[in-house]
Amino acid sequence: MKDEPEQDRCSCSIVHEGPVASARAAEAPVSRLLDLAELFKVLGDPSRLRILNALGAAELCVCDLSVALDMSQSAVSHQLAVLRGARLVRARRDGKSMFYALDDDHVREIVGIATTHLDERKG
Amino acid sequence: MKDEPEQDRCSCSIVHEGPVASARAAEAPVSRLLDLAELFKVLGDPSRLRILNALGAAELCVCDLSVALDMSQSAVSHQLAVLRGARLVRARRDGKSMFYALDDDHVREIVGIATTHLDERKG
DNA sequence: TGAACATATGAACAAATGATCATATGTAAT
DNA sequence: ATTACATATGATCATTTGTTCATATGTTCA
Repeated sequence: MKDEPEQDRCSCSIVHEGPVASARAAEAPVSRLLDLAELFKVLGDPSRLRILNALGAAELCVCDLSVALDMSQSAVSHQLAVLRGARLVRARRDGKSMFYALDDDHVREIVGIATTHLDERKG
Repeated sequence: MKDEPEQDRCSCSIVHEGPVASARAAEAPVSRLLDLAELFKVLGDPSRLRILNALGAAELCVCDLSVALDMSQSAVSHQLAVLRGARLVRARRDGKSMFYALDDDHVREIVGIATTHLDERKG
């Protein structure tokens, strides 16, 4: 993602003007792509996926997650902050504990489809 | 994702045994999580999303993409290699050109749901 | 108020990542 | 074969990322 003048990016002659025009027309807004990439980036980490997976089964506090996933409290907390930033989980305080839960069902859907993709592609 | 003995990961007493047990039971296989994370990681980059988006509109060769997205040929090629590795795009040679296309429709679905998520969460 | 517990956060550091540059591979036409 | 074009790939480097350690914030109870 650099911002340079549009020229000699490629030494070739544009072989297929139609498709290129289509591609340009279909170009999504930059802000939208950045948001999407950010969301996927958040999903693109095993530790965070484990947390999401665990929260898919039950609402859990930081300590629970730490124990269940065998991660340090600090690591869990840091990752929960990231997940919270992406609106993937929501927090609720109850006394000294902070309970986390999936914020909506989109996560399940996305993970479900991604899993299907993996199943079909690999084995 | 560290591999350490399961002990004193957290100084707290396990407040909620039931949920923790559920979480443990629901724990997905590590290999599966790694694959999933890898897939999302690939989707978690604006340049690659732009490429996928463009390919969603039409089959394009490297040069087309380079021009349409104003990226260097090298950058496009590198990212296409990553996308190919994740089985998200497929390549077809025609003469000197290599044509790329989305490998299946899961990408569209995933991006669609993610977009919905963004729409509902942000504005 | 003070002690103990639960969570959050900042600094630091190793590892991973994405772009660029230079160059190699592959294809077609002369 | 040689030249030109299209794409792939290796090396390098600045940036980002995830974990750990240390410490701060917040809550409950004595």
